[in-house]
Amino acid sequence: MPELPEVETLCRQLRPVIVGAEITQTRVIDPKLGVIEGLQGREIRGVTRYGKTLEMELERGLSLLFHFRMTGRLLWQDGNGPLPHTRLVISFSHGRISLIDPRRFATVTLHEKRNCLSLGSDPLADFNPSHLWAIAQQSALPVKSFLMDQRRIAGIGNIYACEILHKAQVDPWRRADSLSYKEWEGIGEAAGKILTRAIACRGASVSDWRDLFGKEGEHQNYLLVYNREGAECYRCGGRIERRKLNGRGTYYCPTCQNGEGG
DNA sequence: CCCTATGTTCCCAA
DNA sequence: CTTGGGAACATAGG
Repeated sequence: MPELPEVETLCRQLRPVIVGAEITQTRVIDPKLGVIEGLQGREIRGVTRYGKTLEMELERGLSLLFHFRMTGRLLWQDGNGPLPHTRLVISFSHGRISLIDPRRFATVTLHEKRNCLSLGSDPLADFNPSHLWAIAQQSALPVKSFLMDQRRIAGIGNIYACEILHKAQVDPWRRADSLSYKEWEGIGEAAGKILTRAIACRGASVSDWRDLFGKEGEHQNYLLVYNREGAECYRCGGRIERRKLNGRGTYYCPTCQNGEGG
């Protein structure tokens, strides 16, 4: 579920709550997560995001990495009992963080050293057109699959890939190496605007997503194409279609996202 | 029963 | 090596 804006939302909400706080207890409820030990008594030094991965940096070079996959999320609680599908609880003196994950695909791993994730550049940090154009010259993938390839660009998933391509007026099936420099400028600009607004909205709650405090995000109210099959395109009035691309539902407007572009 | 699902990985075929 | 398709993982909802 969580793509870049959702994971960034968790990071920003977690920092004021847990940085500087000490873990008092860790409880692994779903054995599928594996063994997670040695956290007790350690202080949280920082919270960082790498693409869709969230890192809690701990004292003495330990680092806890979360990947939420499809339905994972974190919830801060200072009262009440555990919610259904709680898989892990990390407690502090002033409250606790629960990992909630109905489908159980999320992963939590503990690393001793500096982590070595093989991810591409982060769109928020490095989404300039010359870089995009340069790496696209080596790929014959459809541009949507290219944007979602985490080794090339980290953080964009199915929803935001659809949204960015619609805003940039690019057909998702175009080969990445066939786009002009001008089109990559358009994609970079669209990505910046969409991701920034999605973060300001605390993500898109199209189904399970909730922020750290259990609240829905707002970005689902601004979606241009995702989940809008059969509806009117806001730009040209055409009919939004949904087709599969590499097994993923792909929403687009065949009227204003077509042709070779510039 | 059917289909779908914000992700990743692995196997197999061109 | 590259790309695409399908399955797998596990569960809920329409």
